[in-house]
Amino acid sequence: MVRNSEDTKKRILKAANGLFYAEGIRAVSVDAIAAKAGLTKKTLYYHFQSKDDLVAEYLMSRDQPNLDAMRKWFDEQEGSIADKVYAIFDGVVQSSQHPKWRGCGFLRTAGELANMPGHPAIKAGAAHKKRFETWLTEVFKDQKLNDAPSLARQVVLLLDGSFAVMMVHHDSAYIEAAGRAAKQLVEASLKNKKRK
Amino acid sequence: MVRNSEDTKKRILKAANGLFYAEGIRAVSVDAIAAKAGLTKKTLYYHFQSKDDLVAEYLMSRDQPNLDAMRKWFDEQEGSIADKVYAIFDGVVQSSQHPKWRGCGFLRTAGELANMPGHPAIKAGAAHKKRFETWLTEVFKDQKLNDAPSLARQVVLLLDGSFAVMMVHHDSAYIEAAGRAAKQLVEASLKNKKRK
DNA sequence: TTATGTATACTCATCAGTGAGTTTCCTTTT
DNA sequence: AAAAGGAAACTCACTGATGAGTATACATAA
Repeated sequence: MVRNSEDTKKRILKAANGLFYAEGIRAVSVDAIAAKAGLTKKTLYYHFQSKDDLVAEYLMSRDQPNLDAMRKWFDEQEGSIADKVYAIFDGVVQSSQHPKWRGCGFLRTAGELANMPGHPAIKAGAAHKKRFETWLTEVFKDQKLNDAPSLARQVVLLLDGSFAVMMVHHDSAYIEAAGRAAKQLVEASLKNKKRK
Repeated sequence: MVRNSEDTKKRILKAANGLFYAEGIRAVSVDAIAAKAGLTKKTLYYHFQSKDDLVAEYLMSRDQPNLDAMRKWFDEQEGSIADKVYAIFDGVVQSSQHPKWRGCGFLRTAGELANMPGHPAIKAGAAHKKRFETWLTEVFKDQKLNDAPSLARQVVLLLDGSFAVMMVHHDSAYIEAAGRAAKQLVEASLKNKKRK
């Protein structure tokens, strides 16, 4: 028995993470999370106010790691910005091969809780997506692309489009197609810049 | 009391439609649907095998109407193909203004049932999305665009990207941005064709 | 009078959340 | 330095509500 608040909370969050991502929010009971974390429901409720609270913390805990993964794929790719943007999509393709992959947890959660606007989990998802878009905008600005915000937004739409389509088709060719479209849009912007 | 099987089934489906779309699949009980349809649960189970069956029929019933709406927006728009494609996104923008709008029911359902691959509702969603992509491919082929399938796929990704992003941001500017990207890609393809 | 359609009233499982009590550990008092 | 007190971290067993699905019986139209 570990009587360590921080550690216990992390254990609960880890269990919640695994179950919520794999099964969905409403499909997972608090009992199941407590069981997976190896403690009782009452203990779970000692650390979290409610299931909704737990859901929100689950998504907040995914913000940084997800962002880091995207940035890593981008940074480690050699070549032009367009190539680096494509590398993000390629990273998603690789991830999607994993049998446990279930798409974007932020989007799936927001979709499931669409009848609860203002739910803290949806806000967490919005914040995460915004952070990604902002980062990408900065990247494009650093390259002196004059339409950086709108270009970043288009790439975001293609990326989230990949996640959406994958939920129905489970065919990574769609992610690659999105990546090529993104690359094409970035290249068009690069060409436009040089013309100035 | 209406003793008309077809009529009763339609009434149940209509009630299911309203509730599933508004609240989500697992958030809606069979009791609630029966109540909204003005009959008992047993009657509902006389007409549908199970809740899963009802979910699948709900989505199948949305296939044609959704497709028709998209085609209407496209057909009624004057101008180039690029303009007509943009009109689809504009149609979604208009729809999204409605307070009852909750995005794409196919995607939200697929996301919620991501832990049940092969669920008939997901297959219904996949079939619907495929039909739309196929239609768009034909449209582009009719215009003698040489990359019709990949162009159609890119537009699909942007459209579903709009639905996905709207779930978190509720900001129709994203749909417009997707529409502009789609238009740009179609225009690039048109230019490429003329060059041949 | 037999098929079809509908209702009442149930089963049993599971849900989110809690009441009441227990163990552990740290601090303060003696 | 030992005992006492109290807060923090935990468990067991429960509540009341609701979930999907059903057994049985009645009604109506052919």
